[in-house]
Amino acid sequence: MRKWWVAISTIYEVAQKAGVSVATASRALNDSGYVSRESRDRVLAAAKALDYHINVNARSLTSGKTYTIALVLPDVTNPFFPAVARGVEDYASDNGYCVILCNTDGNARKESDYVRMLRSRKVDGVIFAVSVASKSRVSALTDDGIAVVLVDRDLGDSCDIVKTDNIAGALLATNHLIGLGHTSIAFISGPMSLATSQERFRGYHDALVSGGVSFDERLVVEGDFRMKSGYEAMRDLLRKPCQFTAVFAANDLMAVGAMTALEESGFHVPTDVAVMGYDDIDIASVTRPRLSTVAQPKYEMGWIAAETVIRRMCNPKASRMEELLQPMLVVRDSTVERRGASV
Amino acid sequence: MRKWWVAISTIYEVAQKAGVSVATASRALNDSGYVSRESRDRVLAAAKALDYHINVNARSLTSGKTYTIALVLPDVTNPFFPAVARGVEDYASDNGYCVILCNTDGNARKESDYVRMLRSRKVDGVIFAVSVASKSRVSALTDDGIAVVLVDRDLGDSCDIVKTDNIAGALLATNHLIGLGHTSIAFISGPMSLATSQERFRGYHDALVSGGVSFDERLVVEGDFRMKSGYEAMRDLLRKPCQFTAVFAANDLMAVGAMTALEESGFHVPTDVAVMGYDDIDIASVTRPRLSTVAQPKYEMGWIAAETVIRRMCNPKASRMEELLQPMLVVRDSTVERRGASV
DNA sequence: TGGCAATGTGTATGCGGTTCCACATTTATA
DNA sequence: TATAAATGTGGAACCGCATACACATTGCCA
Repeated sequence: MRKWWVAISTIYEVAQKAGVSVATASRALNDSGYVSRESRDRVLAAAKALDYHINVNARSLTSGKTYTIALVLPDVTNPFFPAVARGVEDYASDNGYCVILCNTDGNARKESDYVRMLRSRKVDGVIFAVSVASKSRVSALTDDGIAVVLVDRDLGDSCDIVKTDNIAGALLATNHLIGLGHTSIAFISGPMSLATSQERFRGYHDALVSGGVSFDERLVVEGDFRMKSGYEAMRDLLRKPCQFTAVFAANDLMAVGAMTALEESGFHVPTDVAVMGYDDIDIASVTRPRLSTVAQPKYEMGWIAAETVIRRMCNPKASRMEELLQPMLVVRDSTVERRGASV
Repeated sequence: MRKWWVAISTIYEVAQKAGVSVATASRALNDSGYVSRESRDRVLAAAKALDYHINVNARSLTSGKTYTIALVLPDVTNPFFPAVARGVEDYASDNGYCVILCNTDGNARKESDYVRMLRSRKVDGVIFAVSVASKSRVSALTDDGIAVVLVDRDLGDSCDIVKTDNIAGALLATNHLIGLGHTSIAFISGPMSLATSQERFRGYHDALVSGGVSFDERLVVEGDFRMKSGYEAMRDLLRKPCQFTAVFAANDLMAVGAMTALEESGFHVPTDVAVMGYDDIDIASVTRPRLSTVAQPKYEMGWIAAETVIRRMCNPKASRMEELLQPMLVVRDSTVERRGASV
């Protein structure tokens, strides 16, 4: 039902004003099929005069395309995601798509609700930063012919994915620490249920053994990627009898939390203990000391994810695409050569 | 054109499987009008069996509602916005709406492009963090019967708005500094073309005069709300012959930039010069010293903006709504009592 | 000059729903 | 028991657009 208090014009009115049929108007507007120069001009003029804007919902009905993609992530408020979102949005809007934002809080229930909603909205694709293992939700989408690409968080080989090489990143970080002379390196991991976390741990572990540094299980504690958990993880570490001169946190937020805990306990970063983060979020460059970290190309991840999902729509039968981006070591002030005794 | 390789069921198929007409199926599915208990059950069962999901685009065609709102802002990557985006999304999704994200970069051209796009998509409402004076764009939307509410950035009395009291906030900040004994307080403003910036300047200015502190024009320099501009503004300030013991930056990003410049020039924050920010973004609590600032209720702004825009849709003729939230002083480590001589 | 391809245009149909309305049944009321 | 009201149901129109198809008209070539 049209809103009676406003006058939005339809293609019928445009056609009428231009003195042609809707078919011709449609062709002129879409620049498709045969239209005489004269007709086209008159339709375009009429459209402009009436301030005509197509109703894309109506178009979607016939075309089957909505030119909409969804970005489903745990929380935009997590400083890792805005850049990803921006990358997605930039590529999408450049290509005529718009993006729907969905925050799941890593909550399976919310994820399911969004999946249902996105199916009803007939979005063309979804970029999914899954937080819980949710193959069934992904396949609900793909079964409807919706293109899905995962960002950052892997989920087996079920669908396209763009991520950075977490193992390589953790290797980079750990080797940096080893290169600095550290031989007791603690690790604050993310939730071990996430492939991302497992891979970073793997990189940490492998760097240790290949660097001839012994791995001490007591030196790894699990966090949840939030600042507070980094803080608490460090308090745990400090309470243990074992010693370390460096700590590698699986993300920057936890690294900052760890730095705070260290400071509160009277330790000096980086001389007493070096700390290394992961992600290179904005915060990393303004802490004191400035945080050494490994940068993920966040914007590019989003951008490429959007590119991938759009490519997938055009070619549903293509083989699985996997884009593995390379992380980059960013050395700042929170990591220096080992000096003092272990703490 | 249906995608031939997938089987998405329609209400016709549901009706057929349930052995009723589409009209009845529709009523059963929407719980509207008269439907016998038996029919309803059979329709619901058929829907479930077929994994039926309504096509909301088709529904929009008749109902004229898309249950979609757009959030148009300069850049999600600006740490101020993710929280408001989250607020918007939370309220919206709780009420059955989904939100489209648009980044304009404060670029009039992009704004116009998005406005056109949103008109074509027939969104029900848009939440607009305008960056350039763009009354014409706003009225293009409202003329189409689209509800518009401004967040943060004002634009005269053209439409609904939710913002925080910038004058009050700047008063809070400046009075805090004055209360600490500072009598030469520099000000790094935002772009003076924005009402937001003007208001914060106004609060700064008014606090000065009412606090019996003389206002020195040379002590205010204009930035662009980015960190780098805060850095450069401070360099400017340092180069001038005038002296100051405190600086109030119109947002946290610029405050951090200013702190960096100060530090580089050998000044100690807060003892040599106190620095005060605005916004209370995440970064503010992890700088060293931790930044004193005035907090805006960002999440609430988004949440209330969504509430307001939805209310407006239901009641297009209601009188203008203006929601003025109160900012809050957050004192951390970057501001202390004046001690040394002016710099 | 005939015939065929290239152009241009309009009618009608369908996309997937909702809803008005006409038509049955029941049920309640006088 | 006659009648009115409540309850169920389906046919068909319509939302705004795209497009298949039929039907002109024109241009070109043999």
